[in-house]
Amino acid sequence: MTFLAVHDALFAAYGPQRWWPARTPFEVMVSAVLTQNTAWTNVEKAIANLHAADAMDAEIILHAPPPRVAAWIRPAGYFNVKAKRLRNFCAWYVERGGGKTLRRLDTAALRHELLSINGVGPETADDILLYAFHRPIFVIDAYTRRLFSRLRMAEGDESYDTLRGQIEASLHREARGKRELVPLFNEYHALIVRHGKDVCKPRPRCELCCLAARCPAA
DNA sequence: ACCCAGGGTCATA
DNA sequence: TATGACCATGGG
Repeated sequence: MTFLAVHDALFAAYGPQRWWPARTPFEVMVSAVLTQNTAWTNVEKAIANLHAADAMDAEIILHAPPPRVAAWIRPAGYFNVKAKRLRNFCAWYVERGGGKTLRRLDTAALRHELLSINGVGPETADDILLYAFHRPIFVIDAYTRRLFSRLRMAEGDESYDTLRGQIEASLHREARGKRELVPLFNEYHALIVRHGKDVCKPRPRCELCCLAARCPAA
C-alpha cells in the first residue's frame, strides 16, 4: 500500500475538503494558532469575533490590549495563552514586513523563522507553510500518526520531522510527474483529519475498511 | 458527569 | 530525552 493509494482511497470516500477555510492567508495563520488542540467550530466563533471587531489585522492585534484580544478569541479556549501567541506571531509578521516580503523566503528559511516564534510549534508552522504559503510540506498531526501507525506504514513514535521526511520522500517518488505536490499535500492532510473524526470505533485497527460498504462497523 | 478537540511551553528528573 | 502539568471553551 502506497501513501498515494491511501490518499486516493480517502479522496474517493470523502471528496474534496477545500482547506484551509479562511478568507486570506493571514487569516489562515491566525486560525492555525487558534486551532491548537481546539475544535474547529470554536475557532470559527473566535474568527467571527475578530471580523466583527474589524481586527483581522496584524497591526491591530499587535497594538490592542492583550485582555481585549483574549476577549475576542475567548471561544477558542486557552485564550490567555493564545492571546500571547497571536501577539508574538503578529510582532514577527509586522517586523518581517508582512506576507509580501515573507513570500520571497525559501521554505527552509521560512520554516525556521516560524519555529522561532514562541507559541508556534511544528504542526502550526507546517499548517502555515502549506495552507498560507503554499509550500510542499506534509503536515503531521495525531490523526496522521494514528492512521499510518495502524496501517503499519509508520512506527508511530518517530520524531515529527522524521515522519514528515519519510512521508514527503515517499510521496515525491510516488507522485513525481503525475501530481502537483502542493494540492496533493493540501488535500491529504484535510482528508486525514476528516477521516480521523469518524473512523470506525468498534474495529479501529482496520482503519480503511470503514471506507468499504462491507465494513461491519459501517 | 466525562471526554475530546485541526498543540505548545515549561519545569522537572 | 522524556514525561507531566498546565492552559479553557464548547459539543457529544
